[in-house]
Amino acid sequence: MNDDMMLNEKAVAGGRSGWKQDPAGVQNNILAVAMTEFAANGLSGARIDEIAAKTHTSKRMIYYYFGDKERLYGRVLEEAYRQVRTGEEALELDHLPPVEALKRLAEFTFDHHSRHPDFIRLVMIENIHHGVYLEQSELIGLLNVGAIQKLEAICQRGRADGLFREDVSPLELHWHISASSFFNVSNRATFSRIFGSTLYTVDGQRSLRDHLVEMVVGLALKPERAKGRARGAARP
Amino acid sequence: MNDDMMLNEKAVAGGRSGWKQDPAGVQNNILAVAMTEFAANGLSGARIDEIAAKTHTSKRMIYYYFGDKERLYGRVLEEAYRQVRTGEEALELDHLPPVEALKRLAEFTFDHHSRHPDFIRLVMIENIHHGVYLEQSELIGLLNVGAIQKLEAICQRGRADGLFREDVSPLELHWHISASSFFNVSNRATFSRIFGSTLYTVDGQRSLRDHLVEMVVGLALKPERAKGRARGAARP
Amino acid sequence: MNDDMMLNEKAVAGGRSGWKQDPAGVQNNILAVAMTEFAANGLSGARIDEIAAKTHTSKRMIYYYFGDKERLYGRVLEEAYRQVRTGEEALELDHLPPVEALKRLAEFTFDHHSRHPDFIRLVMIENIHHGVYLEQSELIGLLNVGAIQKLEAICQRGRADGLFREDVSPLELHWHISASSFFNVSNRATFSRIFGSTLYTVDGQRSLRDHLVEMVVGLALKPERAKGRARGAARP
Amino acid sequence: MNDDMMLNEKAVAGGRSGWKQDPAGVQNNILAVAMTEFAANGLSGARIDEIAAKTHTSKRMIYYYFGDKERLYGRVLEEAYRQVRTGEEALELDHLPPVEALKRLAEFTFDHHSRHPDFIRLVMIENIHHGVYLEQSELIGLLNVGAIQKLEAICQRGRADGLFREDVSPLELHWHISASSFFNVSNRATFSRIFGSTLYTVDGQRSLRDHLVEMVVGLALKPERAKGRARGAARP
DNA sequence: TATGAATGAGGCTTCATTCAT
DNA sequence: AATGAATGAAGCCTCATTCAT
Repeated sequence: MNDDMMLNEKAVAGGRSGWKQDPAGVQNNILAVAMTEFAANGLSGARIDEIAAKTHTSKRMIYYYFGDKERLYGRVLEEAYRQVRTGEEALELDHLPPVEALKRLAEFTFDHHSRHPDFIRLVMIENIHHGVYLEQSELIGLLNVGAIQKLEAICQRGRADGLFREDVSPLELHWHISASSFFNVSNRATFSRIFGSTLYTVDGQRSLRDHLVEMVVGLALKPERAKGRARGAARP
Repeated sequence: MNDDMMLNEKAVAGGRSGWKQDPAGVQNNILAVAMTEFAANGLSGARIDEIAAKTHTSKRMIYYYFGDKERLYGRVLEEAYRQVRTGEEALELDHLPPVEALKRLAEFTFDHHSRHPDFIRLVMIENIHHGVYLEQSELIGLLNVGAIQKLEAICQRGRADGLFREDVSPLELHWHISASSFFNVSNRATFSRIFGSTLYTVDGQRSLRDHLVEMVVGLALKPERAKGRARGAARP
Repeated sequence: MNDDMMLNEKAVAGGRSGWKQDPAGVQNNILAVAMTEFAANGLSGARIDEIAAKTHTSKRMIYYYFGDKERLYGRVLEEAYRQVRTGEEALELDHLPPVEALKRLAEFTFDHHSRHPDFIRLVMIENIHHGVYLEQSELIGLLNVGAIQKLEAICQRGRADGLFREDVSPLELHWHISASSFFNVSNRATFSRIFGSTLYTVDGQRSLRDHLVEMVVGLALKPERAKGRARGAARP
Repeated sequence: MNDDMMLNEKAVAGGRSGWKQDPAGVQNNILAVAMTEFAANGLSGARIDEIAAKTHTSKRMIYYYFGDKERLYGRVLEEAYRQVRTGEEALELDHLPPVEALKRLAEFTFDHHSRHPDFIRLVMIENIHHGVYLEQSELIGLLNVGAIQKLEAICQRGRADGLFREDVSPLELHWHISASSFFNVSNRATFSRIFGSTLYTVDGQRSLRDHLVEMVVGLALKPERAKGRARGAARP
């Protein structure tokens, strides 16, 4: 998918040749395993022993490189944000007209979250912890400065064209897109157990995504521009 | 808010006279304390000793009445659903025209979730656990059968009036309303740390809620009915 | 089988009519259940809660009637000895010639033990506890005075007839008969898991019993009387 | 007696210098202590705290090396079988004529059991548990394949010489020898409390053993060979 | 005579972490 | 850079027993 992923694939799988004397490889291996474990079990639920066992190295190395469990978790959280944000960078929207760009961004976000459930779970876990580990990270602050820039550029163009409302901020649009995209992954277990899994079939997911796009575009556009839009021929 | 809350308040606060030989009181007291602890720390993060210490009874009674930590957590989850679902029942929408009723329901849901952060946290935690404890509960299944009925009634009336689209199901409307209402609470920590807290001010929250209502009504209505609607005079 | 058994059957099964106000019935019921539990799990392995749950009455009554776990165990041990010793009384050997009487007694003992595995298990458990509870019981002392009398009578007659050796005591004969009869039940689990269960089939058991009889008679008889005896036409 | 014993002696007593970083020593020390405790108190009666206290290491190490109480018990059982079976190997019977060899084996077994009361108690305890832990052990299966080979060899020679009966299997002979030898230790407490301890004096034990030998030889031999045999000049 | 509620002590086990080499 | 051995603290849970009615 991207080189981060490849790095982790390699780190998890391990090469035939020796792992010894490869500090970066050992650390990446630990991070990849720890990410899976923390995502699966949470901070208090994850076990250092379990992580170590699934690693190509020993428990001692975890402490050697990361200090303690909480700092390992912090590094995993950073790495997760880094992978996901990196995956977003490839998206190129400048050549599209604002409405199409917005649609494209919303769709991509919905799909991108769907493809990264472990990241979603880590963010859920971090929210359970009131975001204190995220706050301690300088890296995540840096990573996220660019997270909303695409949307700001789209809005700027949309407003310049007289199409977009002035009273709906890029931040709020981002919030609405994120809310649905995140909830779609984060609450799948409880929602589907209570209401069945029709919304989590291929058709159900497409419907949710299309309607999300429709709503977001409807929200961004000025009212007189909105009638009849965003329906029907939305996708080529 | 409702009598469950009052009951728990009493249970937490403790009565004037003897607590002995009051099984229901003891159980409610344990449940109330455990709900706070599980919501704050998760299933593995919560400590039975901590729960017991904040109780008016002893650790031993937790096991006497609830068996073990997981079953206590399961009962807490049930109780949380029960309280929230009970709090929804009071909402009376039948006298309102469909569009107003839908707006009212969306607003209420947004606010209701906002008022029950511990419930939201418990649902987050339960999703981390893949919903296995929710599945084991028969009570939650019963509680949720009515969770979507109000919306179905609204849609039925809206469609009968020729106002609502046929291709947007009540379940999907529920999903969209839930997604925003839930995310608003669940991801407040990470979102505000990354993007600032403007959306979590009073004005920011009102804006999010109003736009949610606008989007949901826009999604529900047929296109020809939608132009210019759901904006402006939405709230008295 | 005998009235003790019938009593216990009744005690375990419980009648349709009320158990209240029947102290003896309640106590017998407790004893019967406790015997099963102690035999199955040992003194430390048995659970008062478990015993109470399988009873027609409550845990409180166990303490009311028996004081504590150890005294209940003591009473169970007594009851077990009483039932088994009572079951032996019916055996009538005086009309048989000494050798036949001895054979009859050995056979009976082998079969009787086989029919009372719970008694065997309780004696095993008591031996694990170095017999301290048995020692505390006055009743068991009384019960066992008659346990060897039949054998003493047989030996007396056998010696008077000039058939039996003088240097093999009735007590030692009893010991040898008991050893095989007891071991047959007590070590069935380990023996059959190690060496297979051929000796625990119907044929295997008959063979063991017949050979036991043969050995015991061979031991009791004077050498010159023994040749060719105890083989072949042993049983009519 | 054998090096296992010596090893354990050393393990129990502790060496002069450092115990740290001696995994095998730590494990043997734990096993030796645990064997004593389990033999004395049974599986549920033994206390991990008590075992740990009598060890040169800590409770934590018990779990480090053995996992939990049941697996420790399983390992103790294996070790007990191993020690006893190892102690039997030294017995050399091939140079003796069959009858003498059989006598020698029976005597040895009687004495060997008598010298290993803890092994007997562990087997009793295991039978109380229906042999489930023995079944889980692969080692014990291996150890016991050779347990009966000496006897089979003797019988083969005895039959080849025309001395031994064909219808008494080596397995059954083993059973009879084991029954008496085992019962002699396992039921000493109850038997001596009920019938006095005359059979557990030095003379009593010799008598039991001699008579056991007599009976077993009598059982193995063909009738026409048996007259007057196995009495009198049996032992030099 | 009877019962459900309550309990203190102690049991087994697990955890993140550090030590010795 | 790396490892298996070791550990103290604390976690969850169970037990026989007693209390209040």
